[in-house]
Amino acid sequence: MAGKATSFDIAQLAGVSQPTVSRALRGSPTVSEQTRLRIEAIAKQLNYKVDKNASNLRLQETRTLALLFFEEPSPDDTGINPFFLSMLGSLTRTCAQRGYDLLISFQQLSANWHVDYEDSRKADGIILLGYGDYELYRAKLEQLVEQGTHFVRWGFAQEGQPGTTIGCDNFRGGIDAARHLLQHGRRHIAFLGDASSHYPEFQDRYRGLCEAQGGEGIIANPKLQIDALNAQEAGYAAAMQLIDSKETFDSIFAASDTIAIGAMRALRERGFDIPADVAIIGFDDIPAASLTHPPLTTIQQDYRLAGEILVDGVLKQIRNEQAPTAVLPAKLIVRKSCGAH
Amino acid sequence: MAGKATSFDIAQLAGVSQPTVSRALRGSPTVSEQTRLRIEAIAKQLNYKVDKNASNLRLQETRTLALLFFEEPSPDDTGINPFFLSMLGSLTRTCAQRGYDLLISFQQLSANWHVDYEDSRKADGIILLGYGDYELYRAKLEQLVEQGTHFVRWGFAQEGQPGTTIGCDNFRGGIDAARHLLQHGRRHIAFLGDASSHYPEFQDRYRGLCEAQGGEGIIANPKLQIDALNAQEAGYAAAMQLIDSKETFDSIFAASDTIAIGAMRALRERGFDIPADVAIIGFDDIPAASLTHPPLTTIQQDYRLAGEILVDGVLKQIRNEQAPTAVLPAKLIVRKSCGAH
DNA sequence: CAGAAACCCACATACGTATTCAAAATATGT
DNA sequence: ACATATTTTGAATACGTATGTGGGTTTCTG
Repeated sequence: MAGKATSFDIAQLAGVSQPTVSRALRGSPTVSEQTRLRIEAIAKQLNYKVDKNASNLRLQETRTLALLFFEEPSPDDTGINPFFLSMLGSLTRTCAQRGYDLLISFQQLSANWHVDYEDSRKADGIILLGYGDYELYRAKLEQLVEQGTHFVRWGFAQEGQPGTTIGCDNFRGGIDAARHLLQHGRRHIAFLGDASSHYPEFQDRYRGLCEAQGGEGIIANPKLQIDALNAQEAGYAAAMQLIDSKETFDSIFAASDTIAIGAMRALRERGFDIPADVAIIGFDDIPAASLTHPPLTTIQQDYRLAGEILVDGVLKQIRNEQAPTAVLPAKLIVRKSCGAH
Repeated sequence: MAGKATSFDIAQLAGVSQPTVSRALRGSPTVSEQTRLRIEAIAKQLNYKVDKNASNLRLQETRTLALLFFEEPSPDDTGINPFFLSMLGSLTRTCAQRGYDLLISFQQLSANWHVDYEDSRKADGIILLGYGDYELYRAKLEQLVEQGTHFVRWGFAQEGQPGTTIGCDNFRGGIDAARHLLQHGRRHIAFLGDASSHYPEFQDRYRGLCEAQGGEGIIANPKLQIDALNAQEAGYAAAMQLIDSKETFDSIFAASDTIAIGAMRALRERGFDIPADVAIIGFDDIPAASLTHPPLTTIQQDYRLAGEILVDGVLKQIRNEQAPTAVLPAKLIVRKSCGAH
């Protein structure tokens, strides 16, 4: 037999018509038990697999989700945020459980991905992952909504946003992080991370910090907030800038673990003891957080749950159900970088 | 207009036939400049995208590669080997550069993935990634070859294997690791990692160790080889077993960084100083290796190059070219866990 | 100005599957 | 035995694209 077997080949061997083969293999009750078994046997013997392209074309669905992954600054693969990699694992598994394939694609936020995947029928829905300038994002999200694309975004969640967004409670997480530092006697908390509205996640974490400080009657010193994108190098540079500023600080709240790890390196180089001189807390709980010296206290995002909710959210949209924007809890993970125990 | 635009819709608006639209958009020279521009304008305006399913069906190709990812023991996502995650980044990018999509799927080695992806025409070729019992593997690889499936495997590379395999030079890497330890005066080198033929990568690394020791007239003590799968917990347990065995050892060659990290934890708990009491070297150079305390000296596998070669290997097969089995160099990365400097 | 060449384009068709509709085969009831 | 209900199958068709083939028009050449 030349090439792969088709349903026609099976039909011929079974002495039935092609439609009967199709029906038999999809388990239609209108085909008799006897012929179904015969057809199944032949299909198995020929190693027959339904041609997904033909099937998708006919059914007008792909049973595939597309994962679009954004990275803002560095186009090299060293910089993939470990938290997103963890999420990727969860997404993949959830998709598999739900019987969907996952198409993965790295994108520049600036590219015109927003018209690509579902329109070209490569996928039934889209999951968007990645930090990035929200202003750049917003217009494209609106276009997606307008086009009726099924999509769910991970990130900053807020009422009135276009589409469905799943995010963690960054504000609450910020409060918890700050309280932990405050409880250990720190009063001069620096924040490393962009606090502009372009990075709403980081901004919310910072707002949580300010809120918690306010509860203790502390007014946040704006000079202790230093912009940093989500990368070790940025954390290192920001910490250096902080040290050189000569402002008084006894602790650091890093907007992400990656930033925290870079900052720890800077602190160590400048001879600060962690946590005696400077306590530090991160955000995300990436796998590496438990390996730093000292192990990094941080705020954990539940990537496992997040992955499930994201996938199920898109699937709901595909079934034309509502998929509400949701906020997941964040959880303090106490290790040793803040002087606990 | 109901639903997505098709080439017929464009044809009607442009006052031409559907085939002309198809040809125009594919840049066929048989369609006049003038009409091509007209068609392109309309297509853009309607946000038209070629339906991939229909296109694939017609062309009998998908321009998609499938990445099958195996994990042997733990079916939870905490255990994804960071090295493979790095590789994933490289694979994704290379695919994108080559104009291919990447379908990703986690599999159990035992499942019957070997008849699924290309047969169902979800992908033009397959990349296999993951450690695992090679014996389980082999039969399925042979079946893939027999079916004429286009695939490339990452792992243990050796002549006479079914299909194309890309791997790093584990033997050479093992020698380099051992020499580094020997050069720093270590004479009792323990090896943590399964050295059975079921895990040929680890076995080769162990063989390299023995070879290097032989060059110095040292006969390897088999009691210093302790089985460990590729996980932190396994590394921890193996190191504990080593310590409790009361055998003399002054250094550890861990078959992977993950194992090394687990072993370092065990050593620290039992009060060993690294590297003064015990030097330790890993394998892979995962991102976390530079974060351990002390930073882990290790053997680097070039995941970036590996990803490119894997993708290009499959693409060659798809074009019916030879894709030779290849061995990539491994590189010693000196940090501080062996007492260098 | 006739004939040839060059250029555009439309018609028909194939890719492999899934479903609608109608027909054939079988079973059921009187 | 005949009509009717029921089960099982086949013929026709659509999904949207890409391409081989041939027809019509224009331009060029002698």
